[in-house]
Amino acid sequence: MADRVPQLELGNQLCFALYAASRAATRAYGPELAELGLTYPQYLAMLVLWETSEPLTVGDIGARLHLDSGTLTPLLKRLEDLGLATRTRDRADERRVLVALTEQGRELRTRAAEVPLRLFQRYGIDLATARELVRDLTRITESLQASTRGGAEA
Amino acid sequence: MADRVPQLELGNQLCFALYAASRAATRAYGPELAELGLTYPQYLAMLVLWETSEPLTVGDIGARLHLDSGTLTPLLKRLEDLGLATRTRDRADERRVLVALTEQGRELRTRAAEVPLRLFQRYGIDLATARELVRDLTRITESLQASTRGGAEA
DNA sequence: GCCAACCATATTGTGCACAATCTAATGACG
DNA sequence: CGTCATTAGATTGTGCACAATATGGTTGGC
Repeated sequence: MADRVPQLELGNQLCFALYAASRAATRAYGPELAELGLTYPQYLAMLVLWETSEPLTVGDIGARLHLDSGTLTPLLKRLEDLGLATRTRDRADERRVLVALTEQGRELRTRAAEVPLRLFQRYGIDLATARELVRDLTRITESLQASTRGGAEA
Repeated sequence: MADRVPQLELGNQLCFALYAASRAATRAYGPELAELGLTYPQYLAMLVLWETSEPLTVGDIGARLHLDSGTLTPLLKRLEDLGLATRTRDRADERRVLVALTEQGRELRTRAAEVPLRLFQRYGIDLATARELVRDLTRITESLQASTRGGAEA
């Protein structure tokens, strides 16, 4: 009964390879980040904030991480509860919410700086391959986004 | 204030490239799969079932997708509600639940067979690159899993 | 000045992921 | 035959993702 349909086999699917690798990476980060009191998506938001240490709007962070307000609003509230960030309405444009690091949030960067290196060693690949992968994956992400936004014109 | 810490920059992080690409792929599959009445993880479970069209235990499917019962139990119940699969206790070992395709579930494979090809065109990469990526990503997944299971021996 | 688009964020609801815990069944062993 | 560690799933609780919608703020056209 198992007539083979090669393009449907799990092992051939790029989407599954991406899905499995992404989840494996998130899981691998888990315990490291738990020591900092962060989840993986929270860590990503902190990465964005650490890059400028200037206040950013929810939209700025979302654009960088490809996440919408439905995901970010509760996540950022948790960062606020943790004392790592503040959320304040922009007085100049009351539609916006400005997210800024607290002193505690800034200080966490020192401890976080060690995490990526420890994780890199677990990937089991060399630096050149990693760089190449980042390049290819970024291209795929952009290509998929362009074709998804573009819609399904016949 | 933004002293650069290169290993913390989003654009350098393989984990983020994976995370963003995986989500972009899932989003790109979304509308295609919605026409079949499936979500992306449900589609993955169907892929596993289509490969053998023999009854599989929840554990079998979980091993293949790297998912645990906490994720699969409700997902498989939804497939059952959709009339695509059945869930029955194994009479030989009452701890197990056997998941089998219904006739409707088997039939869905024909329509699903067209989806991966349409998606591949959106990745914007050639077949050789895709194969190489699948190989590298699978290796990373295995390496991360081995080092995660292995635990944190100093 | 008013209002109709538009914009940024928040809210709601569904469906994953995954850790932790629970329940029930199995099978090894005394 | 009992008991007890092991195993397979289910359940519970937290935290994403994301679609759809709601809310409030801004702005350009008139």
